[in-house]
Amino acid sequence: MIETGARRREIDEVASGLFHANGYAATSVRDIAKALDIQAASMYAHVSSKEDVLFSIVEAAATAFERSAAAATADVSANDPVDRLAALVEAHVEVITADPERSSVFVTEWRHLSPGRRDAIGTRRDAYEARFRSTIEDGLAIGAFHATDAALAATFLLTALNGIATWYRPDGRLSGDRIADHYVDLALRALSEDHR
Amino acid sequence: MIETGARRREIDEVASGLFHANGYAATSVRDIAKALDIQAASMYAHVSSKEDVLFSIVEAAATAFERSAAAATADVSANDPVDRLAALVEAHVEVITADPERSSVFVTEWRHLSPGRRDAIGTRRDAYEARFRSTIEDGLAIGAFHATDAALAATFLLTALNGIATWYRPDGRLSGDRIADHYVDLALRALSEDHR
DNA sequence: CGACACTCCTAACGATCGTTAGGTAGGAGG
DNA sequence: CCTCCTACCTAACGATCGTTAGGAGTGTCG
Repeated sequence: MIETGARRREIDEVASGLFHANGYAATSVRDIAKALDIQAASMYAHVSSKEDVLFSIVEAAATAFERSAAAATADVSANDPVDRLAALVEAHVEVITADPERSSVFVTEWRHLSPGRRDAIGTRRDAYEARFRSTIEDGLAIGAFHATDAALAATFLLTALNGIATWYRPDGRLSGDRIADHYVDLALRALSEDHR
Repeated sequence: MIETGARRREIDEVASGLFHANGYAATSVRDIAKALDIQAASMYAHVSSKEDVLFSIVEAAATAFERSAAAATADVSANDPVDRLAALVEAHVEVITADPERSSVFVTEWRHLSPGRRDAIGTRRDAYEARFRSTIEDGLAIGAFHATDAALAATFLLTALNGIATWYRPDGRLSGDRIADHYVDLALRALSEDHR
């Protein structure tokens, strides 16, 4: 019985901001309620536990990353590993800059999920990371990428990308698009054999 | 009156492991005490608050990063920006892999410090990041690095490097040295004009 | 009009939090 | 032997935690 009403979405939105700013464990149900101008007990008309709120946020973020990556690589022009990696990087940056708070909660707070839910998200994270890794492996196979450890290179890239969620500010010096451009360039240069 | 006895150091060590595994806010003083086989109240014979323990860990980590970077760039051969960046990356990876728990607490939990201490650490972090940024700027000035946004490139690199603290395991597939080698390579390729 | 769903309230529950007070056992140094 | 110090103990403090129980107001739909 998952509630999807407007108030329920407001809870996720407000909680994302607080979890992002202070962390899940340091944010109380009363903090979230206060931001919504209601009593803590009233939260339980919409959610069944604090962890449910975290899961809902993390779930939505995971889905956003998956959908964005799938859409970016569905493009027929993304058959070339170099183009595909560029598309993956760009898609990842776009998801983060579109909702940095939700994204940073996804990246940093998922360990506070219950074991079952944590495992489920972990599996999806592994599959997502595998998109990057196998793209790098494909590039290595055709000689487009410089010989390296594909798994390590994927981790290098993804941690750099996820870091954006921790420092990005919508009113900052660089727009999401500019960051995406720069990060695509850095990623391709780090890996390509002749990307100049 | 900062205590520096053996027991005090044990507290930092045990607390680093717990803060790394569960986060500062989700770790209780009783958790730390239990890992030391003493009562929670007995902790206060050695520390004056839970936050003191966090600060002590973060402080030590900050000093380790600063010292390692200073030693790496003191080398006369590090006058070339490319060599200097390589030395900075290698030094950073070494500090992390030498004590990943302390490093990850430094990277992820410092926001739970009191405002004054947080600011002090923030200033030191900024200075440390400036080492990377100015090295990149120096490389740009002599044409050794591909034209890019130096501040953004430094952030890209540092977040990728700090990510190591979150996934590195001493008994993992790759040794700290191997990781350092790969990351130096990825960093120089990402930035250099002709690093092949 | 009546039923129902939605949203929020007050009050309170037991658990756990960081921390303090006050005391004791054991070893070191005079 | 006596004193001091270190390291630990039991007991408890007030605060805050996530959560439940039970009720009330409001709007919608038949």
